Amino acid sequence: MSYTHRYRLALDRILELVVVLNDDMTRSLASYGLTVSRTHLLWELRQRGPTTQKALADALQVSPRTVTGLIDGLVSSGFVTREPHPSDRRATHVSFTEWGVSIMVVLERSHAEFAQALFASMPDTDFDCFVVGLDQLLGRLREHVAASAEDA
Amino acid sequence: MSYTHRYRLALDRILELVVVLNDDMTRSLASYGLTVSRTHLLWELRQRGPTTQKALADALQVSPRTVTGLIDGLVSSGFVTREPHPSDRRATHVSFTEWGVSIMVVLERSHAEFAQALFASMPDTDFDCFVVGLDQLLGRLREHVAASAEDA
DNA sequence: TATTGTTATACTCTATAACTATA
DNA sequence: TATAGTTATAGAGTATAACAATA
Repeated sequence: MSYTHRYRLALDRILELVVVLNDDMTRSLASYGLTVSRTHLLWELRQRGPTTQKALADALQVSPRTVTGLIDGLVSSGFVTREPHPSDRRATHVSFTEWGVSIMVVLERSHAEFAQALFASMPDTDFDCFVVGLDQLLGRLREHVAASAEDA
Repeated sequence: MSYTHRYRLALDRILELVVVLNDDMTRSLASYGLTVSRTHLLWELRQRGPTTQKALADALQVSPRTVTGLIDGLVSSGFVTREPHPSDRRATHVSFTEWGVSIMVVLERSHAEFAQALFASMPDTDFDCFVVGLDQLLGRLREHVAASAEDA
């Protein structure tokens, strides 16, 4: 079998991985009352600490309007709060509730356990080599995205 | 650095791959007037040949109502047609238009070129080893999904 | 009675544009 | 004049439930 053909099969398997991984995350997060998009926002908030909606919109590369919707949902479900920004009265200060922090801790733990479940049974040499390939792949993909962005 | 830690980093990189790949596909398909979901449907239709909406709903693991919406879009944009089913008057026969087929040919070619761009620069031994890891990963992931499904 | 696909309704994510309050 | 966030509006994907036509 030619490498050209094997490249295509490998890409197909990666796309399958994307689908299965996405479904699994969606289902698993739903059990916490979360969606993938809202969890991305929580993740950013976790990295930065309390911040403005504008900063979150930039970080997630999404419109300010979209952040309004995501935060609306997260406030209703009790993960975060909106408070007046201490120094800029136009802006909103978004912070975790105690409940929100406790869920993030659970998610981080379950993330680590998931990684363990996926890789722990893999022989070390296979894992090392897989990571090398993965890094190369991400590099090529970024080049590809950059090249397509130039065309547009 | 512990393997436990390295597993987490590898998972993070895979999740990053998922995001970048999804964005790239979304952007690239948009230039053909397609979305990811509609393209999944076209892909299934390509594998099976003309078929019913029910069959497509089962294949995509999505509700019949969702297929109605996807086909509505694909009919408006001229990729497929709805015709009476030859033997079952309840059902709809979904087929490609000529235009739809011609776009599928272009997409298949661009898919193969994409695979080439991602992998061709990788040394053969790295590629082979990456594929081994990828297969193991998909296997573990499927086990994980099956196990979570049992809980629910 | 069961199946196919639709209408009705609702929720989420996404966007742009117009607007308010503030800087 | 520029910025932060909202309301208004719209399109896409998803779901369930009720219903029509047909099997």
